[in-house]
Amino acid sequence: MPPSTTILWFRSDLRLEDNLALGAALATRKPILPVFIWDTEGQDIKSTGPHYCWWLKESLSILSNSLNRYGSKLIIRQGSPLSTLSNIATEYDARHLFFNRRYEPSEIRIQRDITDKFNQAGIDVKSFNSTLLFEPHEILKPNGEPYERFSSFWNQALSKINETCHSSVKNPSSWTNPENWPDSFPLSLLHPKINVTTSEYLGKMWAPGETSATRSLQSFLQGKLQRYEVDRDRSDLCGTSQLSPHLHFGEISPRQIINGVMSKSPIENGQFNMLNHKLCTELGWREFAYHILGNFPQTNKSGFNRKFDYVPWSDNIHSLTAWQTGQTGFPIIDAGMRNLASTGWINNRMRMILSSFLVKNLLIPWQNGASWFEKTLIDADLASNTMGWQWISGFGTDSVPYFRIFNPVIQSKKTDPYGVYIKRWVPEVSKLSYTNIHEPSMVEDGILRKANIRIGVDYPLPIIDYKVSRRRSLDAYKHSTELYASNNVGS
DNA sequence: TGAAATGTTGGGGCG
DNA sequence: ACGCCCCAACATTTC
Repeated sequence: MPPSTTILWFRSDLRLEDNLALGAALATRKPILPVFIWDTEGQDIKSTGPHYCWWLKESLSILSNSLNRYGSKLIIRQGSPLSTLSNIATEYDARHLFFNRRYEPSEIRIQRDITDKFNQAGIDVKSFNSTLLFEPHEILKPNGEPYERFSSFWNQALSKINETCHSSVKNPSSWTNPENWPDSFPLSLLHPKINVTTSEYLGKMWAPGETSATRSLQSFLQGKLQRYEVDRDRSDLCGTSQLSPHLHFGEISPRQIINGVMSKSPIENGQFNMLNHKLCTELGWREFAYHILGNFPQTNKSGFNRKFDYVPWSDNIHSLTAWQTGQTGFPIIDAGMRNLASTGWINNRMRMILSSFLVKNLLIPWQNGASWFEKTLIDADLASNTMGWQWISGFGTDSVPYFRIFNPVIQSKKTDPYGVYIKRWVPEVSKLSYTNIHEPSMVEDGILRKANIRIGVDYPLPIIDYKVSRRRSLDAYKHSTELYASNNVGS
């Protein structure tokens, strides 16, 4: 009779270090079956794009290699998690199922179903938090309600951060393996979506995997961390950590990042306390996004703030297409959209500029932009992506006022003062000087001729008049506020 | 984690 | 010398 086993279900936690579910699985001293399931019915698969799939495949193969070093294996399956795990549990006499929790509404349902079914079958199910500093229900106002403002949320969270950040589980030392292994899908035979050939940029730009994530963190801490606060808004300098894809796949935990930042000298970094460093604040926004999604799951679709439900949105499909393909005639917008399409990643500043342009200037609903980002971003967390779009469009809990509209030309000059970033992604205008490159349509004919650019032929005319679109947006939003107010009198 | 419009101030040119 | 106008430069308000 073969010994009973412990199933370790890997999800968006593709790492061995600081992985609480793994630690607990090892502690059972039973043979461990590490499983990853390509959920063919899940939200994750439906809404994600080729960049995401490329990274996932790389990361799975790296995780698989790491497990091999312990004589273990990553069992890869596709199908529904419930039936897949049930089958393995029955066949291999599993007594425990351990995993790290996820917080998307669809994943919560899946977790609940699995836990119920397994408990009924007398199998011990334990889940852990290895993805967040604080789970959505952990940070609440004194009256027990969730926070709706970032600053008060994060202040409260920071006061408890020592409790959550002290424990970092080290790499496993001993490992028990089964005598026989369940079948595993070779990655190359998995769902076709994961095996499509994608952009040439991905392999050059990214190195997925836990080791690479840790290395990226270390080199960021030694280099760009100090200038992060100023350089993170510069698209030409790559001043950000670029850790978001690693975080998204759980190759590194926020705990590890916070601990890394805390290990640096506050004085050298111009801080009194490294927790005030902007990088920590950005992790705070990630936490806040999960806090809001967890406590108000419906905001994923409809927005928290309903004041702008009456905005008369544009249904101009051409402007949406122009935005998606980087053909708007605004170089910084086109550069960002093309960069996103090619590499699956752009910095936060570019995300704000691009989304403000879509929602405020093109007057297209934020959901359209959010689903495009979800498909193209390599790092798209449902929570953070939704929060970003709601923040910029005014639908969020703690978002910008409706009249705050980014001017793409001014933003362009700030984020890319020398036009380096634009030249890289919009070669059509690369012969323009850094003073002219931000707004080609305003450049004198003679200069355009010398630079070999026929506006409207070689590079598109701006698809909207910025000033007009700004006015239109202000009127539309204001109109909606008034309608909302009059519809809600006395209710 | 805006930008534009409007208001105020102060220095210099000029009659 | 003086007041007036012009207009940067900066500050405040408004969207």
